[in-house]
Amino acid sequence: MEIGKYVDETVTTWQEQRPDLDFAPMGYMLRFHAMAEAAMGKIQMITKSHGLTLGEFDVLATLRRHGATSTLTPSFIAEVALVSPSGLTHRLTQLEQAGHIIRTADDSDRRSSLVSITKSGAAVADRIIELIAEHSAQIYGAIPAEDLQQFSHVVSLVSAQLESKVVTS
Amino acid sequence: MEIGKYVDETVTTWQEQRPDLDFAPMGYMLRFHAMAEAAMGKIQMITKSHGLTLGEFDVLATLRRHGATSTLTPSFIAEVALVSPSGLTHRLTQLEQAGHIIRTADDSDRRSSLVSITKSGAAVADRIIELIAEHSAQIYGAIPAEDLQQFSHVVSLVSAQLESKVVTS
DNA sequence: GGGAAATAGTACGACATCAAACTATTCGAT
DNA sequence: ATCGAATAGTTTGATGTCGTACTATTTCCC
Repeated sequence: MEIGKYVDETVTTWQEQRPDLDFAPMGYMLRFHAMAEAAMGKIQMITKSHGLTLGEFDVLATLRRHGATSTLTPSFIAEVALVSPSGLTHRLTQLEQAGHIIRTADDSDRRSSLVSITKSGAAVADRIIELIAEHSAQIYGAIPAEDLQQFSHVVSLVSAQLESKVVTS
Repeated sequence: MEIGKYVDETVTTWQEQRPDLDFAPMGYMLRFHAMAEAAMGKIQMITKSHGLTLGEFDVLATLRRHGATSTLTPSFIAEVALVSPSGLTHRLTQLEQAGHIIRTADDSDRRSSLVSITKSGAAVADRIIELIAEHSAQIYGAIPAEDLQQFSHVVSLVSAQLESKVVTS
């Protein structure tokens, strides 16, 4: 169970085998990743209990948060949901079969189509986002505000490093 | 590109549609996850450039860091690599075809088998782990030591919260 | 010691995702 | 105005993972 235990073991055994390398930075990365994955895992359990994959919820949420009766194009959704076009087609098909969205033709551009959220789709999205907000609040509400602020600062430093560096093989 | 941009947009649009909820904690969670994923994405590119998936490398690394000539059972590998038995079988098959491991029978328990790393497997694992260490050092090496300490502290706090909470649907 | 229960690993089916190929439509340059 | 290029979305094939079912072996209990 204990999330960080496997990371500790990984770092120490590697350090024994390769004392010429410093594995402390990798440890930071792995622990941070494990934490983030664990949090998202809980979210995934929430969506799953409502019959949706995380990706499907992401699409439904994109529609919902652009207005309770919004209609968006698949292209737009794919961009903000960071999913491939083919992946989006599958998600839309699933959501349509579940009755959460409707696909209609776009008369002004007949290559495209319009995706609109249904009443049931909006209701599910609203319920899930409430649970996610509650879950997030439970986790991060227990962290002192100044700790969180400092932490966010460090994370932004890390992300700045990430965007500036190129991997050399 | 900018990693956090989509998170900002998600949080602000949700906040407009559901002003009754507080999306700041969710924003932390999404941002942290995006950062962690971005870092692991680079690692994945490293393993991919050596012909391995991240999961396959994880198996190979488990073998390597338990000794340059170690032999482990699939059960043990599956546990520390956090992969399902069927998933491990596939990874082992791939690694065996690539010549990085060898599966031999275990005479003392004929249900089981012994997985040993080959010379080429150890060489690949060593090369990849060097790149990962280097990559991690580039990212986290730029962070002041005291910031890193605070960083670790919050990661452990959040991890503890995650382990104590149960999702209620 | 003999048979039920546990264990080790694999096979099979399902699934979410992606990349590449494909179809239909629109845009744009000449 | 027309035809090549770009765009929107779907289809197809491949991949990595998991859960379940299965086989073979070992352990444990009576």
